[in-house]
Amino acid sequence: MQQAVVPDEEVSVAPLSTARLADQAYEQLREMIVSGRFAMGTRLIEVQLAKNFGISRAPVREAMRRLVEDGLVDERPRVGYTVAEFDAAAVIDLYNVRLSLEATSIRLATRRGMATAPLRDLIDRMAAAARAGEQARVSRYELDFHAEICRASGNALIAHLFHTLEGRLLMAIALDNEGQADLQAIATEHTPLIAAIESGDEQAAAATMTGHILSTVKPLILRLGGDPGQLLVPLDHSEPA
Amino acid sequence: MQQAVVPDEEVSVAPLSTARLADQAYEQLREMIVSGRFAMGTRLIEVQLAKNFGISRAPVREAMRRLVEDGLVDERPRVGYTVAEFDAAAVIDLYNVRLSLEATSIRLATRRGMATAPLRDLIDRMAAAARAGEQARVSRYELDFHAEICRASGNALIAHLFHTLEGRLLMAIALDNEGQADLQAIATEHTPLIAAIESGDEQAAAATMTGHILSTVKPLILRLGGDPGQLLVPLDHSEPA
DNA sequence: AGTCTGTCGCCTGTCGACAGGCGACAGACG
DNA sequence: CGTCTGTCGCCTGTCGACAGGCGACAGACT
Repeated sequence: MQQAVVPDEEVSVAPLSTARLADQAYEQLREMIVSGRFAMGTRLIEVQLAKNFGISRAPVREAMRRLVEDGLVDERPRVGYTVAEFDAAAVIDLYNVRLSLEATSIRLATRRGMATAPLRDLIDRMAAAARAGEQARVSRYELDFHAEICRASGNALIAHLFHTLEGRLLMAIALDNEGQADLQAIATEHTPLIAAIESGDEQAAAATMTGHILSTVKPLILRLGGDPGQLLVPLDHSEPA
Repeated sequence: MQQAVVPDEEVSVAPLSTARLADQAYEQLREMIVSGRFAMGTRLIEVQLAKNFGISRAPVREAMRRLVEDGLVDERPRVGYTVAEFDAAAVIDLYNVRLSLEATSIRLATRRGMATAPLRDLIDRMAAAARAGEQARVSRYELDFHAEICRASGNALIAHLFHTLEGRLLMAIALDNEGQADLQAIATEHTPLIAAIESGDEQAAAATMTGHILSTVKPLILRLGGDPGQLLVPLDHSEPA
């Protein structure tokens, strides 16, 4: 017979899934879309999805609303929903926003002297996933890395917006899935960011960040037939050392 | 008897309101919130709102979802919705995001050589509204001015994000409603932006924009008891000429 | 053959009703 | 008197059903 432990002190308990059907539907649909299980342009029909999930249309509808907001689903009123299309131009738009947001994000985090231990931990996980060849896990940890900096910036709005962009970022990365296999490099490329944050030099940290982002997205845009010259570098560091 | 005109060529017809109840509820609630008709922290109860609007809960619910996304309403799952709280810290967060997004926005618009005629028109409207002392209209045209630049940037994501931020911006401005009455100045302050765009110098345009935004928000933050030193200036132009 | 028009079916938009969780209040106990 | 516990009411989360708009197809007309 197992003995229940009843501590006197408060104990932080896992959030134990909100269990809202709408949340679950959102998570699952999001996963299906960014993993490429639904081809771009595929029609998403509320009734079908509801039947597949074994739930009613209401929570599905709410999930769709959020996916539209995330840019993963296109909506035509009175007509229906389709999986969003994604091309080189969209990637450029996305990364121009990302460049400017993350430059600000790391500047704030650096200014506040954020703790870098969680970042080191994420790099370790990235490296481990890379050794295992699990690209999806590498991508997720990489986004977690950047999200952690956003959180540490102390700017809740930036953190929220980055979360909103994560879906689009995953789709952009997925566009490239048969592309590069240099997973190891991804992990190592994040180390300079930690050093930059610890240096306390905001401008340098921002330059490191923009250089890092540019180096990962330029090849992608080239492979998609886009023009990397349309990428905008915040700050005056057009070419990071 | 009026004769119907049936042109051979395609004619762009006004979108004639989508007439979705959810859209109307969203617009009305948004207006009520940003105009300060609901005090911050006020509970918003779906059933009551639905009854007041004379509609069912479904469209109200969808409107609430969007307001939450816009940051105008806070949600606590299984508990309810409240009108979002807004303080100096929130304004600083908001404007740090705005500074970085709009710097990028005007750089892109300048690079593409956007037409400035619509901007001049909006300045005229601003001035007219200012003469009439209608602060709300001034604010709206001002946001339209910036939104127009976002659209002209050619980056659909920036335009979308700016639209998302507009509600928060209106709330921030509303915080200050008993404050400054220098409405005329608002209109004239926008003229240098047009010149900067026409100059074709991206960096200069961005610097003008950040300077413009800073000059409007710094007094507001001071009045709210915040520290303007927490504002981040993109690019290296800490102090615009 | 091409174009216009009328019809049909599918899917969204909306509705009212039920179930369940959370907070508030009141009562019991130390 | 303070704290804990049980109860109650309100509001959200979810459900199934109906109405109406939009697109696709087929037929008629030029």
